[in-house]
Amino acid sequence: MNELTPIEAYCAPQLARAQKRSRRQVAKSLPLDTIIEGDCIAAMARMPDKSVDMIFADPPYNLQLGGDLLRPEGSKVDACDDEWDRFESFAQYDDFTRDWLTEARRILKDDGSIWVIGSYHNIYRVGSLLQDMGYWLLNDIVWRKTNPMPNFRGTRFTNAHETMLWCSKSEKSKYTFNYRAMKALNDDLQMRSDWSLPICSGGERLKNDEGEKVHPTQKPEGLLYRVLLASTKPGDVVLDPFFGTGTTGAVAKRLRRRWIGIEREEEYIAAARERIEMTLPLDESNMVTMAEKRSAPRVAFGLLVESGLVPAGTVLMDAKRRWKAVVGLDGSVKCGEHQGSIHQVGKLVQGAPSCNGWTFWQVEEKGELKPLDIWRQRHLGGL
Amino acid sequence: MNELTPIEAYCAPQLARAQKRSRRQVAKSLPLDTIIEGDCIAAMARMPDKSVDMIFADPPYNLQLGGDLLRPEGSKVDACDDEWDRFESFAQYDDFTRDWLTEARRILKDDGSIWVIGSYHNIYRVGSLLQDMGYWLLNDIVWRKTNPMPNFRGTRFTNAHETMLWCSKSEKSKYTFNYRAMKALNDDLQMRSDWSLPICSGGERLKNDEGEKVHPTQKPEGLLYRVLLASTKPGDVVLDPFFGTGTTGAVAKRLRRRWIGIEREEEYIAAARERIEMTLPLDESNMVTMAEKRSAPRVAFGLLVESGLVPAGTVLMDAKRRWKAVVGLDGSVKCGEHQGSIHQVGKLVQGAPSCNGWTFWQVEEKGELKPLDIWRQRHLGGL
DNA sequence: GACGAAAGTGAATCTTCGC
DNA sequence: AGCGAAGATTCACTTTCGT
Repeated sequence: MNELTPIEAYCAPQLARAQKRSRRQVAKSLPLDTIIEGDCIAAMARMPDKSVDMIFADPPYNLQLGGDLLRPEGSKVDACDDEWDRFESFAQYDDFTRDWLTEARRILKDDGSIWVIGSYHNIYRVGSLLQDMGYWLLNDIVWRKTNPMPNFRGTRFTNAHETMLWCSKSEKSKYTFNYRAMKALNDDLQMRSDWSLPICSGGERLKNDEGEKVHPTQKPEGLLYRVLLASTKPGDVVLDPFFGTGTTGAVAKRLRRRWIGIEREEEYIAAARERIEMTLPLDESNMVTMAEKRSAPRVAFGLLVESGLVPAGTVLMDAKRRWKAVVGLDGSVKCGEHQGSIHQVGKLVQGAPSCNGWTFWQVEEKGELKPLDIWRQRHLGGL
Repeated sequence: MNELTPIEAYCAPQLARAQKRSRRQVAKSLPLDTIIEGDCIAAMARMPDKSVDMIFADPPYNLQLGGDLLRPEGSKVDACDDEWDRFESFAQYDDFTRDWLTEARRILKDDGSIWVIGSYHNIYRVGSLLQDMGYWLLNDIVWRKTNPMPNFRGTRFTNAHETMLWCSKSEKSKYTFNYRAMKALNDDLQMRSDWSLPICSGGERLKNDEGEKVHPTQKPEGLLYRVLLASTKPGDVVLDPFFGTGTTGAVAKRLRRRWIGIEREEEYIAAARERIEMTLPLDESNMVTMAEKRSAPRVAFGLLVESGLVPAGTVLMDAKRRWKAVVGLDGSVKCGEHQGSIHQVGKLVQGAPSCNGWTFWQVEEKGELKPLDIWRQRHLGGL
């Protein structure tokens, strides 16, 4: 039998209600881990408000370079070359974009986030509309292709990147960003806004029986791996309204996220189903990532004094032994005329705007100075 | 007698012809090689139709900054909070942008081109408006900063790039693109749409008598060097409507292009005048400052995990099988209570001052232990 | 003067919780 | 809602200072 902490006991009744409510609302209307066949605007319209944690969208890039521009209802726009018609095309692309982003916004949770990938043909339309609609741009991420197609005619720079826009639903959203995991993935340096990754080719690229590629713009799994690891938690619901051959679904399944795909083309759907069927989720024991310190429970310094881990009378010093402070019975510390919390006193003696007492103050152990934070870790480990 | 570099040799025949043509046509109406003091919209309004060959614009970014930002050690970030970067809304910023782009379009020659640089705060507004107005997007160029400011709070990806949009006046324009010069500049490989360059600092960064930077956002000359070399011919007229401290003018003079700058702030104008005065044209100038850093992105261990080459869950051992560690989703590894990068954990388990995880950790393959470095080599080979 | 340690800095939409 | 306190957080350079 499990012991409940006071906080857990307090929350338990609400938790049960919320889970039941959540299951009731969502289970019947959210088709988890499946592909919905049809137009994404219509399909999203059938989904409940604020029900998905993250959206990854790879919409048609559109426009003048031979790619078809499709109206929301699916008919094809005739390509025209004169200026008036070009304006018409942009306007129609904008309408289409506004429509699907509106549904996406409605079904996205308030603390959810959205990614949209595109090239220079469409990404400036998308970015501008995202901002107009109240989405809050967090980063624009450059996917730097290590092996792009050259510009055969030598008329421009080799178009060697695509752009992803990452937005929270609003400025105040508490979006998910797994900072430590991203830092770990990049050899202990902050992950930057430019990512170098090869395009999808070789064994990863889906081919049909004739050896032709099934989808013209299949994205590499490495890209989605990073996107999902950065901005979702295990179990989160990820929606891809332009599912194609299901890269988002395959990586989501591998990383134990839930996924929903929407796709119109039967051929893509069939390929995606087979692909995801064959994908295995990672073993739960291998789902380890660097934990965010922010989500660890707070520990009051007084608790360590109370438990005897850092007894009253212990002498604290900063790393350079410029200041010494003594721990009081109540977890306050005293340094000369300053008295207060470890943070307060650290701040005052330095004359700094703020101070994290856990890392500022050190205790001598076997002749070595070690930050107080070590004792906090021991305390957390002992719980 | 001077030896000509390949780039100079390429440009030489055009030089004489272009300079002669340029002097004849333009000299009487355009204030060449000077700075116009005042608002750029009003100043452009006084210039004749179709009179400049290229426009480089570094408009306000509309950063929308909040309060102060402190570094971890407590010092304050010197933010770009100048009055000229404050706009009330996206709509107001769009109006401003549309207004200056309209004048720019009028005075640009039909076969001319325009560059606009920005960050995610403004570039999607600018790109969308450029397209709406009939400009034809040729490339979006990513300036990948080799030494960006970190994200001090760990809240997002490090914002490590800015974007330049390069447009011709219309789809049918015969714009200038010096393909071979760009290829020569890039070790005989096609120049890509992503450029790695350091930010402007050191001796190149203009300081006032108090040692403060004169302009908050001075661009590196290396950036303008590429822009001008790619899209103008010697003798061409280059306009910079947001001249600042005159990087465009300095590089234009060095590359023997004609230039016009428009700037409102007297302090910037004075600094720009002095700077350009001191700049020498091509032959005599010291080309060393143009050296570009072509820092090849290092291989992070996380990349091997992401790509599936060393999947999460893989067991690592040291050569004598004293320690075992397991690879996590984010490329962190875990060995007992230690978790972190391959280097960190290798260091901790040995109690050593440092450790090269690539050679310390081994993976068993066909009964044999092989150092991780082998997988790094395989990855590099596969790129 | 040479060398190493320490301080300074760059277009930045940069926290969260409880009262 | 606004406030105060707790607590989390940096990379690649250049310049300055001390020995």
